[in-house]
Amino acid sequence: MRQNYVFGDMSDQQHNNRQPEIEKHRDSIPGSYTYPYPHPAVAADCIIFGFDGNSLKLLLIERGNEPFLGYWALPGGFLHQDETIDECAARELREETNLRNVYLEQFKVFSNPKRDPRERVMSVAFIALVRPSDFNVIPGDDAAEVGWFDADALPALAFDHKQIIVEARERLKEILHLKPIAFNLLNRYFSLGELQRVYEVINNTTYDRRNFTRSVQEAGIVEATDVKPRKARNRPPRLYRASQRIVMEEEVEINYSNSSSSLIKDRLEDMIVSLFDSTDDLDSSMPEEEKKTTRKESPTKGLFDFLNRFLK
Amino acid sequence: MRQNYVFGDMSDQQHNNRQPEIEKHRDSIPGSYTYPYPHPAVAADCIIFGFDGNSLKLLLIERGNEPFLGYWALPGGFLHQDETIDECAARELREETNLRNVYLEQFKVFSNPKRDPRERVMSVAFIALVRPSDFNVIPGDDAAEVGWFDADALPALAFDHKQIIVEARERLKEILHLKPIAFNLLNRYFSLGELQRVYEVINNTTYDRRNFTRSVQEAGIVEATDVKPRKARNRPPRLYRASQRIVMEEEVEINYSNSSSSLIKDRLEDMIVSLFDSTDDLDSSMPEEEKKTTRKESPTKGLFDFLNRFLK
DNA sequence: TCAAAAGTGTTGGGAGTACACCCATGA
DNA sequence: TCATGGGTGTACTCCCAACACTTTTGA
Repeated sequence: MRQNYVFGDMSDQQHNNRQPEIEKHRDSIPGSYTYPYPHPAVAADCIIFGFDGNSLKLLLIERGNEPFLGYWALPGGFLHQDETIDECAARELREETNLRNVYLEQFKVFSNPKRDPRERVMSVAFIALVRPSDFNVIPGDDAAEVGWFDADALPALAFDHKQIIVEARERLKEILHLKPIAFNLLNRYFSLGELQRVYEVINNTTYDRRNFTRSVQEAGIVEATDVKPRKARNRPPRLYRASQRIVMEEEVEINYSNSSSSLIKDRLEDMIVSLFDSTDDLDSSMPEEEKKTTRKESPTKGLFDFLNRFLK
Repeated sequence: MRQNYVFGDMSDQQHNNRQPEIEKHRDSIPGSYTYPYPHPAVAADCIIFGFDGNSLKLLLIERGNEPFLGYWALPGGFLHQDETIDECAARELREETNLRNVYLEQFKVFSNPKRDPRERVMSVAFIALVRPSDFNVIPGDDAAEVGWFDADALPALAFDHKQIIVEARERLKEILHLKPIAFNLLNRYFSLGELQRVYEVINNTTYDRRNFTRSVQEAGIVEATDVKPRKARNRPPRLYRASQRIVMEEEVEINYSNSSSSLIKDRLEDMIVSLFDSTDDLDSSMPEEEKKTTRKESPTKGLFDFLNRFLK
């Protein structure tokens, strides 16, 4: 008893396809690939977190194809034949949003057989952390519209992406207690106030400024610098950078054919000194409703205990 | 330009196949499944941790097929069409080792295109925690030989399973600092000494007994019981159980057609009272080399700080 | 001169460490 | 009776939370 199952209508193999199909699979020849047992399609989706100084932001892409046409979705796309899923996530990030050198970490597999109405698509979700200097996102080949949304005020989402985001935020909080990753939401040079706000937003609490400052400095995860901040309308803060001993690899290594732009970007970022200079054009169309969630002040105790483990 | 790629020699679609091929895919019809783009095969592999009172153990299966015939491997198998990857892991665990009701958690995707010489196989790795009362593992349909190995003295492993295990042990340590899961390596009723040893082995350190006891009790994660331990050759300890408020769901819900045996097993486990009664037949053929890794005593401070977050 | 954020030190209390002796059991 | 692990209390230390005023800048 033999049967043939052929999936014909998969022209939108990329989630957000506005280009001819052939463009989407430069490395693989469209044709027919046959297996004795059913195989799922596998995609990588990125939950891209940003921080604008006040609240957590998410980068989403508007879908230009059915299903879920017009809905917003996580950037992502299908696994190629010769790459790991981590490389796939980094590549899709680059292709759809022009982001590179971002912190990227595997997070969870979503594999409900019915999560994509077209055929079975398994999604490997990644958490990505983006610096304010990266906020000038240029929509890539595959992307229709790109937008930053307040993580607490998301639009209608495609597929099961709402659920994925909820779990990603939980996981982000976890990671913050395991690794010094908060820096990846800040520019190279940042003030302690900015760092504190990242911790406050993710952990949904507040900290005493003096105690937080002391905790951070005694933990030895920051180094003071002489970099001068841009003119602000109040007393300019001293700028710090992440201590060298805790800097983590920030990107899955891929041989980009044209990685020069990445280098240029790095130089540029060094010149953008904190205070979220580049966030001005961040989509802040969200109503500025004061979300007084009455967060209680928390002890800073234990905030950096993980360092003992992390530093071996 | 159309091409056909057909993978013919995949009779060992299960990693450990000693049964006719048809047996392995009861739910899917062998035939030919065709897609316009290449899809990887997807498998779930389980890193099954046990604890025998002294050291961390791993459950492995001896391969009965090429490639890697005779090597030991992680239990696992291919994803079926109508199940999530989590259900797949639970099913494979049951089919290959007869284990059910074990703590099971997704951990990481391993997707090197060359990790399986036959065709591209992506592995979703799961961490499983097994109670001593589960140590009487009955090899299931698919398994050739099943064996417990000291986590520090593993045999030659198939595929990239060595690497997977290394990362799993790191992740296990992490999880221990995020959730109260140590209980899943102990029977329902356990002494505080046993609990302490689990923490010591996973964190590779030692704790002051009095301080550890106090930390655990003040954290409110255990409840004293009146259950009497089996006769030991020294003063019998008081037995505790995990406090109800921290008991986590321990199994991916699946509609087992014959789940009655699972219930019987639960009842049985209630009668086996701690002190690792059932570990006598655990494969302890490992040379009892005293691994005096000279672990230093650690403070218990912060061991249970995660509870604040965990309990919302 | 006012508003808004940055910078800075001390003290009291409580949590956590260090530590030693007795108990219960089986051999 | 001996060896082995279980059970228990306290004092002292140090870390952490709590807390307020001054400084710098732009408007």
